Amino acid sequence: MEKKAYTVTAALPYANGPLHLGHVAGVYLPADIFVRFLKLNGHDVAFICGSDEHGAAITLRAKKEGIKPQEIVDKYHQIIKDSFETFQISFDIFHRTSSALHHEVASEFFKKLHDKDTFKEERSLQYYDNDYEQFLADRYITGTCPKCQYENAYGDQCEKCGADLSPNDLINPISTLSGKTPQLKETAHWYLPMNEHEDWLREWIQKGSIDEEVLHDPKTWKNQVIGQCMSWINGGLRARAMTRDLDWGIPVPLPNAEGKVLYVWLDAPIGYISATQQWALDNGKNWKDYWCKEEAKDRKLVHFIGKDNIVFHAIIFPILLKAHGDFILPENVPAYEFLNLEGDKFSTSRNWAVWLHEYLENYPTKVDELKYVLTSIAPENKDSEFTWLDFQTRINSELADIYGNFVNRVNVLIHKYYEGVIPSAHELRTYDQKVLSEIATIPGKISDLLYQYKIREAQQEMMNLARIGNKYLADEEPWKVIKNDPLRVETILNIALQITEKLALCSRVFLPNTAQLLLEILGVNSTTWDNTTQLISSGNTIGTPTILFEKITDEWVEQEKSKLITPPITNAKYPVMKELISFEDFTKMDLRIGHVIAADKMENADKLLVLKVDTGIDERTIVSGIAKHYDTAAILGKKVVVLMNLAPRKIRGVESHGMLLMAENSEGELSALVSEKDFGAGPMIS
RNA sequence: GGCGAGGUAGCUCAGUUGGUUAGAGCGCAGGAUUCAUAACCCUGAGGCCGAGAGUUCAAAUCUCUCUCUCGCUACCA
Repeated sequence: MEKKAYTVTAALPYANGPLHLGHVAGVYLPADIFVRFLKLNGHDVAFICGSDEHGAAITLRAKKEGIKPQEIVDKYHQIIKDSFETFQISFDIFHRTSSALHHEVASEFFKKLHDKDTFKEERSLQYYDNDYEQFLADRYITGTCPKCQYENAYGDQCEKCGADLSPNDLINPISTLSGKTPQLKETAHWYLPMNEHEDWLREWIQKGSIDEEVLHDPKTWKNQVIGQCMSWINGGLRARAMTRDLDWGIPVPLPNAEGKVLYVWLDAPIGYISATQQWALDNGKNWKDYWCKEEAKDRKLVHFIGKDNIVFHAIIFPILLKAHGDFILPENVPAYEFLNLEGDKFSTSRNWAVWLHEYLENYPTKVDELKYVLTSIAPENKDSEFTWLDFQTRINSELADIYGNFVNRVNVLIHKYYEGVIPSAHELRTYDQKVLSEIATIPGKISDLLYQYKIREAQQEMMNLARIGNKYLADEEPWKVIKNDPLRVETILNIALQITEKLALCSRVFLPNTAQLLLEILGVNSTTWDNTTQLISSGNTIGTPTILFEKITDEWVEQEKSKLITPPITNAKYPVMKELISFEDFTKMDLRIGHVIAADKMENADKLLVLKVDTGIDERTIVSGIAKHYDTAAILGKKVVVLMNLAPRKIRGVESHGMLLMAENSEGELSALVSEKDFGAGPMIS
């Protein structure tokens, strides 16, 4: 029986920070379990991953820390790679997008698409930094957010109000390179006209076919994935720029494209392909067997991802693959939801996280324990939550009490009665046969579930083996029977060992270390998933009993929780001081006390208030992005600090003349600056 | 603001095409037991299935409105 071959990818982690448990639970662990299972079950699988090392966020960070992007990327690539290895995620290769091979592959890919007229070149005006002689990527421009007046909004997004911006929206744009005002200059970029692909995408997403050729069953895709894709398609796809002005990344392989690189979202998924090529080179394989239509016709391509990059894997990358022409399309894109931590979102910037590499450093022997917990709470259909208390409970009262304890009691009994020699089974009773046939169905159940990406339930089935075992012992009571029917006890314990054996075999997917240890104790070896015959043989001696899982103490839980409650003090709480300015610069600002005499909510806006302010010299309208923090009643009547001579700006159709000054804490809360003494409206501030 | 996905026992989650008293694990209470990591086994209590309205003989399941959470996105379905 020929089994389908698979190419499985896991989302490339971005190399500007270490991995936390959210990443692991929502992508890498499910993918690893799936792949371990496929390999045991006789499928030919390539499991591909690597670090994503380009993009503006890395260059910005490098600049901030005064080092080269390559240094950042090298550092985190190593940390991530090491923690995957220690955590035993079984990638066939963990590659990187800054490698020479990837540059070559991605350039070729882009060139081929360009030759096939997949892209449209468009000219537009973009900000250019004269001092540094380069066009500025969105994130290299800061300025005042037109929506909330936040002064350090980036060209692509305001981090305070969350608004997505384009650089031309910013008031008073500043280049982060030179600190000067950039100039608009004409430039060219290559766009992917996604709208031209709507028809086949619609059929492909909804029916799983292209030109009526069936490629996959859409029923096996998650609601969230299909829903979001259809939302995009029905909304009308727009052209998206596939190139960026940046000096870090893969240079656009065309003439007259100096200073331009491939958009990181074009570059990264090609990383799956280049990584496969590297792996093929290292292992004497032909990479085309894993990706190309001709050679990999019946192979299934599966992308494990988090829900935040559904559209890239289910729309944009498939468009690129199809446009290129040589490649197969994904058979499924299992997207996982997010894991929360102790009631809050994981956050790298707030350091609200459990870092994988730190966990592994502190508890190097507790790999399977963490895998068990994360699998139990894998965010398959909705966001789920990790707490240390839950971690403790799951390990203590499930892994240790049910699984570990069962294995231990069987071992102890066999050593006690037979000095570790496996006894033979004699006459089987109905109950024995019932138990044996029940455990025989479990590998099949697990495999059905795993093919549907239901890893939580699959792991539950593994645990059921231990439950069946515990119940079997309780029902048969060998410690009583031994007194008057020793022969019967041999049968009972033989069957108990068969249950243990099944448990060990099924554990290979979820708890690889434990499984290996257990199989060694049993003296059993198997390279296939489902064994119809038993592997233990009577007469052999099993290893000495060991405690498989120690209990997690309350102190552990307290210690880990306290690490979260008092995050390490970093100076990253507030941004570093801005560049020095002269006194003349300061005096350019016209600041006065204004009296808020009217306040209304802006319609169709979450964050905007339309204020009427008496400034002593006039009454003016100011649109202020403070509605999240001040309702109209709270701001009305306040004497506030007003920046008077800010260039007027239309915000949602209302012209705003100036802005209110606000203090903002690290949580993003706003507090209006008010005059301590009531001088009325109008006093100048200096 | 728009779109998508969620809101089910104290906790973490299942609930197939609408159909008998809504499920599991953990936690909790009571009982039984001692081979075992105070473990295991049995029994039980606990849910107006986010709120409201509608369709239907029948709705956690379909429709509408509202609300909260997460994600995507932004003068736009």
